[in-house]
Amino acid sequence: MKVSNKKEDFLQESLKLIHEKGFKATTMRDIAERMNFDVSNSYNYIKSKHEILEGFLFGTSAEFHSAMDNVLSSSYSPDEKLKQIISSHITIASTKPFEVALMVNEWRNLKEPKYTEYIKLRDSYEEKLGSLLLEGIEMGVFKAFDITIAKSVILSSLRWFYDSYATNNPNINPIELERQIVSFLFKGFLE
Amino acid sequence: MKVSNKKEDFLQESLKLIHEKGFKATTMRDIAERMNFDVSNSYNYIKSKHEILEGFLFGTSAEFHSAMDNVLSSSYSPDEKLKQIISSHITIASTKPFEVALMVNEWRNLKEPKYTEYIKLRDSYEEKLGSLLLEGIEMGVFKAFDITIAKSVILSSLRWFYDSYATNNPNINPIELERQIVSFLFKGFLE
DNA sequence: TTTTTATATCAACAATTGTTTATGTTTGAA
DNA sequence: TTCAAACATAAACAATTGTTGATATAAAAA
Repeated sequence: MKVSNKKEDFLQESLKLIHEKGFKATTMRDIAERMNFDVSNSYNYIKSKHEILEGFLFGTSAEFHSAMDNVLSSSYSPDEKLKQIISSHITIASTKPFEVALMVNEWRNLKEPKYTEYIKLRDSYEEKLGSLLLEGIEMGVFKAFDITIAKSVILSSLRWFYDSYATNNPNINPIELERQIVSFLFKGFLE
Repeated sequence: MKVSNKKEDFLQESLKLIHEKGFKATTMRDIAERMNFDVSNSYNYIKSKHEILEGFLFGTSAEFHSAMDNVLSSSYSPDEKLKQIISSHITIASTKPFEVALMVNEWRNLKEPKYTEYIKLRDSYEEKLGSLLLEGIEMGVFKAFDITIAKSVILSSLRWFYDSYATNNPNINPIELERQIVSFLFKGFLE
């Protein structure tokens, strides 16, 4: 069993650099410099620059989908399911903040056909959440809000805290974060 | 009084192109092609490519600050002030969706010292909101939540709907949008 | 030992980029 | 009519980019 893998090192360093400077602004020479070898050597580990981005985006997307699917196929009630989804968002963002940062900021840099493929995954994820909200509304657990607006509000409420884990700031306690966000979304902040 | 201004046309076309392709992916030749003139002619209207981005970002930022300052210095109660802030976000996003899109997606492309300057404006805006939340909590109008988390949840809840106005989609009715978002944030969506 | 496999460098490529310089034309005001 | 401002092009620049090919060495497997 390997203790360290040079390709994995290369990808992790790429990930951090792309997070710091953005995908377009990060050059292959930048990455190679951090790895202390020549640019050309990078191509012993990857086929192209875009392959790096695609790997992370589709990999992390699959994690989100997997978590969502597990929750939806459980026997929890809609509000409990929503709690679970919030929880899995926080778990993924706190353990893989750089990967999530790429999902939030760099997906526009995908090239066709990967771009369209990725959009479809995103839409599919949103639809899954939409179906849960609809179910909750029909069961009288959630208020009868516009599904599209509700979906967007919930997802954007979950799209910011990766940053706290990507920086060296004093991290937000994930447990407390979950408690507060659930409370916010469920009951609002009016006293 | 001028009916049409060529520089303004140039900037608007730049704005749309940057929104479509991203700042880095948009070349000066792309913009010139849309204007049906040569690249070099662009430099009769602007000093540099970055000047375009800076103009829109700082201009729209000033609008947000202005709206925020007017609200804060009014005699409304904290919850009414928050409603006003939400309202002004929707107004700006629905009338200037491309400018807001640039604020959301392209601020990372600013160069120093504009970059740091912009971050300061952003932080200052967040602090203004934070002070309002604190005031509301102390007055017992808002629940005693973590200010940092509350700030982030509120602002990210307001950071998605520009997209509906930037595309040709059937637009979301701004009045109804405001009603739903206020209801969400104030009372949550648990029945 | 022999032979892959992993790791590395050097040199060069074709294309693209933002920007400048020099120069020309059109237009509207004086 | 004169003249300056606005509007336009052609040509070139220096730098940067992702990627390839040829080649070399070190490590691991056979």
